[in-house]
Amino acid sequence: MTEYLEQSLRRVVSGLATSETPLPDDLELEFEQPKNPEHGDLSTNVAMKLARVLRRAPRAIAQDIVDGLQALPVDPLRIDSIDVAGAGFINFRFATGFLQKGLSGILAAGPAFGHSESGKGKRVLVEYVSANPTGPLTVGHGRNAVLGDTIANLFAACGYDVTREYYFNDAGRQMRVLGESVRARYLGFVDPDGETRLISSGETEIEVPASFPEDGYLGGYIVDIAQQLFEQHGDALAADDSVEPFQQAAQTAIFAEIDATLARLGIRMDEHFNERSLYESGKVWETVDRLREKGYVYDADGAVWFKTSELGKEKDTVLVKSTGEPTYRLPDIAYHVSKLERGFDLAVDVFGADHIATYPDVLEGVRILGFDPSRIDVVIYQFVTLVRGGQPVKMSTRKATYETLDDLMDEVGEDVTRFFFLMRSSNTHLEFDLDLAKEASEKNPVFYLQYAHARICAILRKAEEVGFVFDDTTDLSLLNHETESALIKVLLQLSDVIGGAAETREPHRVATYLREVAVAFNQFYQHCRIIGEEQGLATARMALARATRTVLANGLSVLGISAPERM
RNA sequence: GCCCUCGUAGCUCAGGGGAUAGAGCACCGGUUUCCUAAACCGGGUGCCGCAGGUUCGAAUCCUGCCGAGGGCACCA
Repeated sequence: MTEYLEQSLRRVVSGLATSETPLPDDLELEFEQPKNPEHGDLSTNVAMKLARVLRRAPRAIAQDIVDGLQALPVDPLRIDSIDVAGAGFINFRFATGFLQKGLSGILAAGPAFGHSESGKGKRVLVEYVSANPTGPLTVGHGRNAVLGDTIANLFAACGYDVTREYYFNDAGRQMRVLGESVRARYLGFVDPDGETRLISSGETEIEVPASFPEDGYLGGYIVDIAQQLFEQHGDALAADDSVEPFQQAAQTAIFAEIDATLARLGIRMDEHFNERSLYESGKVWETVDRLREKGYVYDADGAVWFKTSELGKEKDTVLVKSTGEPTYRLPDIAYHVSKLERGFDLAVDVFGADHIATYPDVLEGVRILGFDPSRIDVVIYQFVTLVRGGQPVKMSTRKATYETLDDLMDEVGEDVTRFFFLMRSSNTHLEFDLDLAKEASEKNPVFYLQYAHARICAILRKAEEVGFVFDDTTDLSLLNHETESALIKVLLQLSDVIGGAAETREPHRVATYLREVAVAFNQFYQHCRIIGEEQGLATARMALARATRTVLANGLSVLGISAPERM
């Protein structure tokens, strides 16, 4: 609709230009949905924008435009009325025929309704989760995972070829400490009377074997892994000093657990990219050499430095430590170059706010190496606070108070978990109210959406029971109740909402929109009966209910939330 | 000190140049012989953090200040 109006409007507006008052070349014709329904279905502010250029009163310009549009004329099957209002707005009201056509379009498209081809032929890589396998996923990882997964869904709905990638590093210090922690625990099983010591963990102290690393991992899962190794191998692993088998076992076990946690959320990654491969392929050192060729790298104090001070930062940044070991920035640059070299048109990263400082360096590196940094986009999300009884829940990584994503899902369920992570803009701090989340009632926004869907399914079941006949000759023009046309108008916005959410990487727009759909449906449901009305009207309303179910189901599907048929 | 994000109703948050600033929760009241009442309807005196600026028009953009969170390592 907006495309059609834009064409007509552009023709009329270009006729307003005179030699003394030419129109700006970059004049954008904007349409918006007025907040107040009395102002019509679409509105444009061109007349006000042109007032300065044309040196005329906005309302007079608006009137000329309206006259021009009506002289064209504008398709009466799509547009019912065009008015000048307020300071110079031009308001359009849709013809009912347009709404009926849109409604049949929803039913015809079915599960594909709301999807588009706008990203067809483009490949996008969405990198998310990317937690190193050192322990179970936390609530913070949960927001990352759900956000990234839904952004990937949004791209897929827009026709992009999407790859979901998990980046990890099993070669660093973290993983070595993990292996050492497991080994120490294992030795504790081999020699239960061996020496121990106490490590303080928050307010408590935990007893660990003497060989346990100072900054080792204290979680109970480490003990489980060690115990399993002991049961399988006895003391056979104790002879060797190598931590390798312990690290391997831990990594395998933890990855299995992470995959299981993600699977509960309906998340399946396409690729796992190991940072180590960037070393094995020589990409890391190649990146240093290429940056050096470009003149952005120098040696000092035994380390290799990146001249970030020439790129708007206060200080230069170390790429390779004097020990010869790279800092994480270097493989990060190599990794992002690899994303673009693999042929992705767009690479989206999902990062917690604590990583906010790292990516400008990566973008600069990528740019210097000759790639367009606008092909990399970073979504930053702020931290999550769990709230119970009005009090924040302490989430210590060391103390096992309330930290894992699995615990959260056990308490509130998978659908609620996903929805709560998605219902707020990612760049605001998220307050996760456990009391509200657990409440299986009207207060819980997830249930409100799911209930609307289930309710429609109930109507359709009932219709079948009473032997309702769906005939093909549905006369949608019978849908002229206020709540009916309001509902249709909302339903027709799904494509725009999904497209906009994909473009801005803002899944919460879909969540906000689905509530509007459910509200509009409930209002319709309240005023209009379906079963029991005369056949023609009942069939038309049934069509409207089915279209609503389609929109709710498709929207929830993008969010990765189930659309139950009964509740 | 510097950088990023945020500051909107009692609480949690939408809205991010446009017409009278919205929703949920909480609180008060009402609606069911009828397809799911997990619903619907009614009830709001908000310096849109503060002060300037840009604009025909600012909650929205710019600058400064105040407040909250996060980041500023040869840690990841």
